[in-house]
Amino acid sequence: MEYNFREIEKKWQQRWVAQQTYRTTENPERKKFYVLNMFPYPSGAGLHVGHPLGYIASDIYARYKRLQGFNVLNPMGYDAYGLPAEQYAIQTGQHPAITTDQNIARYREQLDKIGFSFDWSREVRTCDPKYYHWTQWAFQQMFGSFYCNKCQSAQPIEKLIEHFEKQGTADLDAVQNEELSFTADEWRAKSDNEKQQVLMNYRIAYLAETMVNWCPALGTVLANDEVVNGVSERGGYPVEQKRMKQWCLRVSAYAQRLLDGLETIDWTESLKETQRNWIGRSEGTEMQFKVADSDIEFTIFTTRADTIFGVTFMVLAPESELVAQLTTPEQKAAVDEYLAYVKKRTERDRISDRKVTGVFSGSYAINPFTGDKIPVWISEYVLAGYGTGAIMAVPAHDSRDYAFARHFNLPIIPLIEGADISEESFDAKEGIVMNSPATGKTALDGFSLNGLTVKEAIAATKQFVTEHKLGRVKVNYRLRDAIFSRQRYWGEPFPVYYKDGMPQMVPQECLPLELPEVDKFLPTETGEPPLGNAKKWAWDTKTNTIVDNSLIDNDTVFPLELNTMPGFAGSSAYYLRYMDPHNDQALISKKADEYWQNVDLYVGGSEHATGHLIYSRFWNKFLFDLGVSCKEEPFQKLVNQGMIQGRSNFVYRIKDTNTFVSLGLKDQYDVTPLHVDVNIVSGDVLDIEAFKAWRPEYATAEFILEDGKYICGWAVEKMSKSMFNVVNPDMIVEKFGADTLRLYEMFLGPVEQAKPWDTNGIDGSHRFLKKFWNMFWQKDDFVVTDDAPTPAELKSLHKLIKKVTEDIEVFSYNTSIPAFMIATNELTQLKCQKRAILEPMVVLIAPFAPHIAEELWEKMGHTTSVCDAQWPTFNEKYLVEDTVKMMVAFNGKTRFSIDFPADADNATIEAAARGHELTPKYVEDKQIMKVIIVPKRMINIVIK
RNA sequence: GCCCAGAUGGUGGAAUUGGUAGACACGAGGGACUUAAAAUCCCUUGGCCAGUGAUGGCCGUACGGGUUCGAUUCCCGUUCCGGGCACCA
Repeated sequence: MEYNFREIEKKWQQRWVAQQTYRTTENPERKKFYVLNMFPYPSGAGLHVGHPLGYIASDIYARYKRLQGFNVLNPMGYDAYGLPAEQYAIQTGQHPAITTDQNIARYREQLDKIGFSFDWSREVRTCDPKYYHWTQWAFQQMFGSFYCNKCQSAQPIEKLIEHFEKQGTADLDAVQNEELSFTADEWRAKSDNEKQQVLMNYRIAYLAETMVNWCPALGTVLANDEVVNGVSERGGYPVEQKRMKQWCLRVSAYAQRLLDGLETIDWTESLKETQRNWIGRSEGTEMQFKVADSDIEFTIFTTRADTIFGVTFMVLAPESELVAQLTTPEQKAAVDEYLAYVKKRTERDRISDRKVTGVFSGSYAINPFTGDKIPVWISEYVLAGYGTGAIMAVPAHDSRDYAFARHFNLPIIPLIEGADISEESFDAKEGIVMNSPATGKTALDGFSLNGLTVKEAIAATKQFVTEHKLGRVKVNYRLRDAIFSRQRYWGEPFPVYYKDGMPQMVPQECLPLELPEVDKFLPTETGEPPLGNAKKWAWDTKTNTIVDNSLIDNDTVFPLELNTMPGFAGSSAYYLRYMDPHNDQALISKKADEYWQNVDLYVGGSEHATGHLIYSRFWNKFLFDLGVSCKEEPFQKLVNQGMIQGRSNFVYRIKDTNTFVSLGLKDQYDVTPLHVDVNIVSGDVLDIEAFKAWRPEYATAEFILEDGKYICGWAVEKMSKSMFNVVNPDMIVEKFGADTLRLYEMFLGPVEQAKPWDTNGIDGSHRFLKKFWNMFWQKDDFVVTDDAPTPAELKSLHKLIKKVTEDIEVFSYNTSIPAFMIATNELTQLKCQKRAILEPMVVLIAPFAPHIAEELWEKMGHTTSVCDAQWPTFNEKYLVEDTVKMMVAFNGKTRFSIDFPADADNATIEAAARGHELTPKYVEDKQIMKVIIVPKRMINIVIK
């Protein structure tokens, strides 16, 4: 009987929908398992074969867990806000919602063909008001919270107000933008507006004037993870630094918890490392330096407090407020000129061209340990955003300071015994300290580091600094607060209106605040974000409704926020929403949260390491502090599926002709390689007729063939339209079936590894499924008998159960598929058509190839879905061998093998070896030194 | 520059974590069936050498060392490819 995959797959896909096979409900009786894929952005190009890789891998796991008796949640949805739909809208005027809906419909159609076990009743879309209701809600909660360092959690802002009313800022340990100091009386004396401004300094979602990454080409600001090498991640446009008032999220408050949490989750080491780098914890010392002949004092941050005796100059970041204070009248002209130069330089200039630049401020600082006067310089190599924006320069032991000192001829004092600093600085934190202080000099309180190791010196200095109140020990993080405003249309609107210039929250019960209609998706003529084009975008505080802008009176009707939220807003808590997607009273009910807890297995690309995966961990920790999420980490285990690259094909055109030469002969001509659509190439052989039809300019093409064929060249490249190497899963499904596609994608290699797609190999997977199908048939009759299985058959089956079970647990599907092939071949040869063997086989293959499994399961007389079957367990007793093949090696050199009874003990085997029973010709007169027996594997006889 | 991961046939990749390297699949070559094609099935397929032959020998997991009876696997050094961070003091 022919394996008619088209009919089978269609039938079961329809039946799964009709019978709601994959609908999941909370069931306290059963253990839960939550499998999640990073939801896709539905782009206009549709899915290519690379996209489903992770979905297939997680689907196999989800189905496997279900067969093991778990109540599995395996949802899917769409990250529907995004730039492409908005840019398409700008070009065509078509509303992004329409484009997005169309793209989603197309995605859904493609996904449905692959046979996933998604519970579509839980689908979410980030652009759906019912969904972004809770994105807006979370934002308001962040606005209404501050971060308490003492209790290490977010707390309601009301607690902070209470604290201010009782004791002002005294005894306050909260994360803040700048350190404020006032008494309770002073607080009470403040106006409402002033109080609001003070609170803004502490809120977790706060409005602040900060340096932002401004991308003029995109007309919006970008978060740090959206800027790569000084250009925008999307589009590669230049990015400049600009001071703007923006909403920010106080992610940095969670830096330590984000770091600590990594220890509790099961992610790859490299991904954790990436996040550690991004968080960038560094432990050091903040020290105060006085400015000579002035009352001014400033603070620097250093991880090398031990090098204090080697400081020969100080450096300020050009953007630092100290620059204005410390510049002397004589130096003002030079400094202004330098600042103008720095301002001209974009982020990209700084990265590509690292020349040494700087200017002397005219002021001197006093080394607190020695009283020495040290010149204060200004240079762009010091960053305003990190530490305090000011450093102490130790040219002998920091390569940047070294370059600077050499360039401007500043002194260099070596501090490590024996370190050669004639060519470069000695940056390593090792060696014995000297010159601290230098001979003949004395330091404050006779402090000396001479003779200590660097580690000891760092500790000693920290202690001294703390005791003498010269500064304090400080931990710095590279992780910055996230800029949360975007000057775009297609994003979540902020539920915020402005009264007297201060932001006010739209009442919680009025959420969601729906995105308004606009006639143009571009920024306004006055440079306001696209929402500035909306005519009805004002908040009436009397009626609590959105009203026409013309009614704004700044008394009861106020303008609404014009920015929208960034892409990561909607994707930061979607995994929680899947647990309870239709709840309109809360983001998630307590009951659903407590049942589903967090994601057990999360599958997605590693490109989100410093974006989504940081933000959603932060977001979840915040919700954890609020008591909304019961788990501090959202994703317990994370698997990064590798990208599937394209395999491009090339044809070689002889220069200035329309003649194409085959790969093997191309070196004889002067040729230009051109990409050719991989869909008209099969096994690297070009379909010449299809090629002529492909492009009008090729209609008259001529060919120089080898062996009557045109052979194309190939290369592995990113899968993209412009390389003509996109392979569409629909085409594969049409030609081979979804089960073949699923099997082949897994067979291609380890899920985590990047690998090129090569359609050529797919025949093997398809052939296997045919063989599997044929095991159940004799001609046109379906034959499954109730005969008792033989030991050989049982062995084949149990070997397979063992292998597949172990493989799935560790995501090693690529090695399970050969096991299926081997077992199928063995059983076909044994002509086994016994239910006791074939039934478990069908269950085993169900996660991989669900359609064929369902069909066979039904044919075997079952009335329920194979999804509700039970995963077979293997029995070791069928795997035990009667005899064990032992390899015999002499001095490690393998010679032959001998069968021993399986229960032979090592003493018996060794006796056989020593008794020269193992072919004496290799031993003869030589003496046996040692016999090493590797259990059930090898006898190594060491001879003289 | 720093950190992380990796390198195995013509190709994708296996190898029970120290025990017969190259499973399985693709591709290639040969054969069977067929008027023919498709489909299906069988054999060969890391390199070199010897033999009519079954077969036997040597080399071989990027390169050079080391530990071990035995190394793709562990250690040290080198080269190359990929990823992350990058004037972060």
